[in-house]
Amino acid sequence: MNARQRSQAETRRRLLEQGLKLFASQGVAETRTADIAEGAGVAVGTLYLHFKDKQGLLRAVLFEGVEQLMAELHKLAEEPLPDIGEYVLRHTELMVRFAQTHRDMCRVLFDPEAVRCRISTEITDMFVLFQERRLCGQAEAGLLAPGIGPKVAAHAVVGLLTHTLEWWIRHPEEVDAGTVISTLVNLRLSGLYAAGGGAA
Amino acid sequence: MNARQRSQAETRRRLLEQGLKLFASQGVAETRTADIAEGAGVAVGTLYLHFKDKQGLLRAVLFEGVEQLMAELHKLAEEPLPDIGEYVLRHTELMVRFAQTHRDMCRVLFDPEAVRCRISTEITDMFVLFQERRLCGQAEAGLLAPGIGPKVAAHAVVGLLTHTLEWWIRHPEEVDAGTVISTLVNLRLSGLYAAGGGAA
Amino acid sequence: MNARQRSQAETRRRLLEQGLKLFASQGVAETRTADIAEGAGVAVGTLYLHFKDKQGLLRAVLFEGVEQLMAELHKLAEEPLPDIGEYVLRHTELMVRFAQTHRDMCRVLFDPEAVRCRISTEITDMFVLFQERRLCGQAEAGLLAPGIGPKVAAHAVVGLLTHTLEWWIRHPEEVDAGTVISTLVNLRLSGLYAAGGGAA
Amino acid sequence: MNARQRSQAETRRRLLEQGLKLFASQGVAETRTADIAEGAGVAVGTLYLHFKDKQGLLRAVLFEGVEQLMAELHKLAEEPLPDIGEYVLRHTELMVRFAQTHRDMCRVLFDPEAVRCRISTEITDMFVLFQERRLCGQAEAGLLAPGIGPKVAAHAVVGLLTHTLEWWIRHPEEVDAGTVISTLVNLRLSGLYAAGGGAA
DNA sequence: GATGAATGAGGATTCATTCAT
DNA sequence: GATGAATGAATCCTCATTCAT
Repeated sequence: MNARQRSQAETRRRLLEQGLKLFASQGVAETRTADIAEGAGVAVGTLYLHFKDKQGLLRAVLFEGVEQLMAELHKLAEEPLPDIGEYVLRHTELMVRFAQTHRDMCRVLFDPEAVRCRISTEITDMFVLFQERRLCGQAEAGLLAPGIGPKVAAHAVVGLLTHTLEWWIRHPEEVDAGTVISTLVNLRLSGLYAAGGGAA
Repeated sequence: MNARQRSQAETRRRLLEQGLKLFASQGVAETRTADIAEGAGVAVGTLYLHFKDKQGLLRAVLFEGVEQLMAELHKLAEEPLPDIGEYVLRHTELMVRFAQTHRDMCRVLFDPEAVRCRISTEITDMFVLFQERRLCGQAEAGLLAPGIGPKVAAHAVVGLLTHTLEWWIRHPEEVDAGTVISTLVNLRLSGLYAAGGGAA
Repeated sequence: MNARQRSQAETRRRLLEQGLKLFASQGVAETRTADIAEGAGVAVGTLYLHFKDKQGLLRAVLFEGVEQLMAELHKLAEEPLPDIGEYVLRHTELMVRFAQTHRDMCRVLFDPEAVRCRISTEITDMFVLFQERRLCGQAEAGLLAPGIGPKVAAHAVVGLLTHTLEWWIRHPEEVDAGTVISTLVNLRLSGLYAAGGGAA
Repeated sequence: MNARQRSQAETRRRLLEQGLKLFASQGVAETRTADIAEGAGVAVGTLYLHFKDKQGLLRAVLFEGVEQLMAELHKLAEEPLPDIGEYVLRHTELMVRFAQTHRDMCRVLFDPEAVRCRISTEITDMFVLFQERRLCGQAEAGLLAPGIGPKVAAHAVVGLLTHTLEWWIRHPEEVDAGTVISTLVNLRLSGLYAAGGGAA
């Protein structure tokens, strides 16, 4: 029993692993379920024993991958921090480091197929919801600048992070992680411009 | 001759119009070329006299639609403005108003199929390039805050705009245009937080 | 135009012809759409231009084949005949001759696949309805024997005809057409037994 | 040992029971072997310890069900009866009552899948053979009406019974058992029409 | 005996594009 | 110029059956 279960879990793991690898390297639509199964050393049918269908595998690859990131985000949110600046820094670092160490995952997350079947959206919506909650809290505490709507801001923050990271993982040679982080942190904290906001 | 040319231009216009309408309402992948042709009152073959292929039609729909926006952006860029704040405000307004009045176009721009065949990317890259040029100029003029990399910032700005607008055109009831604009402008100019950047 | 339409009709005819031939010889489920198309000298896609799907072709093969029989049945029904015996004779002959000259059609009609997708039932139901109408008329005219329910009788008559013919077209050597006809006619008119009904 | 055998027989019984239930309610082709096993409270593999394959289970369900009917038919055949009419009445009643009390069994008997793998045919052929023997005997005794071929008649009788019952078990509300019986009996004994056979 | 994870062949269908009329 | 019938490659998924445990 236990041996059987262990072997089953191992099979599942290998399918997820191959799925991630092939989805990232060839694109989701271009990856055949048969190739994933072959790469995992099992028959096609086995894939369908572990996942409802190709999309089910894609979901599992992404959700189980992002799970860890979400856990860290929640941990960070509960940590007592001296100020907002510190939090924004840590949050941005977390996202950038994750993208850096999970490049395949990010490629798959932004794959047109993941977009098409709304999985990308579901995941970015998780980030948005997360931001929105925090920003609403800050709004109530009077910490947000006047003119900032928390809902819009949540989308804007997620957009600036994801769009930048999507570009950066495809062109990592263009700029180093430090610049990415400092630019995003500064933008979030004090905008792009010198002299405290919208200089002449 | 002239009449023939006029009728031809009219046919092309009807194909673009139907393409936009159907692409936006059903999605690009779900729209059959035959349906577009039928909606435009011509045979399928005729569509291929005006456009290389389905993707060609999609490109035309998007590029010709965005052309006007790009023209306005360039005009704005050349206008003498009192300060950066004024520019950012006008720029953001331009984008938001465009999304508001061209909802179908935006839907198509963010359609998975447009993503898949890199047309979305091409267009957002135009926005990025545009931002990048301006930000590099500002960087040289010492106007950017320390820690801001112009390249990264360009992507971040485009990401925050597009991601927010993509959400907003699908959920226009959630927040009004004024809030969208003021949030995005403030974020770009001075970040999200009160008290001049990254308060306690 | 006209030539185009003629060629299209010809294509459709060849598909129906091949469909009937292959369905009858190999069975419906065992026949590949690709084989039908090939046999008709066209590409697979062309089959789907003329018929919704494989089942659509099967329906067309059967319904268009049975159409002629139904027409003859209706003609017979409107003909003035001296007595019921004459009608039953002519009706039975019609069915038996049809089975004899359209053996392929009958094979397909009783194919498990035609059963599965209810096409067989639809067609036998046409026969049943036809019988039912006639028998109800005869019932009102007091022509039916006491104890005969027209609805039940309609099903019984169709059952005895179809089941017998289904067997006979598969084993034509077992008995000649004359015996089939005389047996079925006598059964319908006066039952199986000598001496006017249920002798000792 | 005895206990083990009993438990094994019990398992087999539960598999047959579930098979009948699911085959009848969802159709044979739509029923998964895994569901039957689950319903019987055993693993899939166990099903294959009791039956060669799915078709083997289907055969067992049908043959074991029809066994009792066949036994009763044989008993009836050996009973001394005053006349043919009495026999036809008793025979028809037997069939109708069986259909009435074994509706599930009949549904499965006429299931396309049972048709496809010739099990239906095998069983109706048993009925036909049974009829044929009796009718041949009656033919030799000069009891059949002139023009009646015993072989054809056997098929006709089975056809009229099965087709009528197949319809009736699906539409039991349309007509009561008495009408079904009297119609079938009268048809077999003296045809459908009043005035002793083929009136004007 | 019982289990249940693994197997893997097999085929209908779509739809952008073409080119003879 | 316009037409629209014909093309045909390409792939996901099912599920009865097995056999190592």
